[in-house]
Amino acid sequence: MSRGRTLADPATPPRPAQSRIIDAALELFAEHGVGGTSLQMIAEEIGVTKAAVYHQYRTKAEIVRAVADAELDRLESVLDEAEADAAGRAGDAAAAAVARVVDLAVERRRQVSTLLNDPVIGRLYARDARLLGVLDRLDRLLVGPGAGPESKVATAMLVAAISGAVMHPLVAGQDDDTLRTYLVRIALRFLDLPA
Amino acid sequence: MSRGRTLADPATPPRPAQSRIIDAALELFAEHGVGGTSLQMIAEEIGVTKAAVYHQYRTKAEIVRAVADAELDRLESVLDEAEADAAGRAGDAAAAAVARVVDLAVERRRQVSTLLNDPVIGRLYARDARLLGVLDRLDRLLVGPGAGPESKVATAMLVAAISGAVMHPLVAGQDDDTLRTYLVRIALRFLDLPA
DNA sequence: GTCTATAGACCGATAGAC
DNA sequence: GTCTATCGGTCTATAGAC
Repeated sequence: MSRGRTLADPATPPRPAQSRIIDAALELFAEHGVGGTSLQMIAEEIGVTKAAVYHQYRTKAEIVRAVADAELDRLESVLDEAEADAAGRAGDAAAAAVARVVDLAVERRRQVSTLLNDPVIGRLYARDARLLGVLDRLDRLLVGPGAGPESKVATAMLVAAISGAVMHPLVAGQDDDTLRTYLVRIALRFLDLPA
Repeated sequence: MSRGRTLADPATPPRPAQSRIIDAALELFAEHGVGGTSLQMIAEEIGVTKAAVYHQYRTKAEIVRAVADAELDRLESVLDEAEADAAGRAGDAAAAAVARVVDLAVERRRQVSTLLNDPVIGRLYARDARLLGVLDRLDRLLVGPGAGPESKVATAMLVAAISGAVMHPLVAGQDDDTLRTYLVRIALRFLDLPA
């Protein structure tokens, strides 16, 4: 068995090129929108040429997919953590989920909201099974076994409220800690949970 | 005094060309984002050539400004109406404002949310005095004299929730009346007001 | 106020050398 | 995996006729 650089080697990430591309793309999508971001801009951001980017992704649409999928991965990880947090204590699952989702949104203020509301990505994911599955899972975490069609709308609104508020001009001046505290408190009140 | 077509003649609007441009642009911005919308698309939407559009607005940036300003006009009018509605009865101002803002958002589902969250427009208006003034006014209408940093976060969440929900796939199937009713109920819960 | 025509830059995407 | 070079097409914006 060879000892050199392999796919499983943790010291050297398997695909630095691809993750550098999606990191740069995410930043630029958030700044200029998907439609306003060119492959040229992405390539320049990471210091290579367009052709090098095309070596990793065959089309711009594939890059958009990869960026959005990576963000979905983050949301799924956060839900995993929330479930682990509240393992066994059913009542705490909702509070843990709220705290984790708020953390994620505040930590990534600049990227999250624009990405979530971009019309290109919106159309791409409106009927995406994985996104709908993650939202369902969040819905069950928040309202427990009583989840139904109405609570799904409320969950969608809460997600929109949190992700939209972190970039809103009204809260532009707030530091992260203060914003986190307010968001969690208001979200819990919205869900009729004890603060 | 001549009796023909004048600027004040209500039968023939003074500048149909400009309003047709911003109407078309608003629709296309909402569908493809600002960066994904070209002057060619706007011109085709209203059945003229690019040059005709450039005769009205010298740059694309001017069109973006005009579209966003027109939307701000709408929000200001709605706040005017809400204040008139609740004149003298201080407690009703918030409920009137919620109802009016929800009406505006539902009536213009397709346009409002994307426009509000577009990164290009966001950066253009993040520090715009008029926008911040309108949002502060909304904040005071909603929470009265107790407005502070936390209520601003709540107001931001409410605006984001309403504008995000009206375009959300989970809500896309709802008819306008049902959506209005549900949004008002949820909004009042956000604000801790009696339904 | 609308048109045709065009300039010059940039777009997404590909070919082929190293 | 990165490069140079290039394709055909679209972009913003302008010039000038009607």
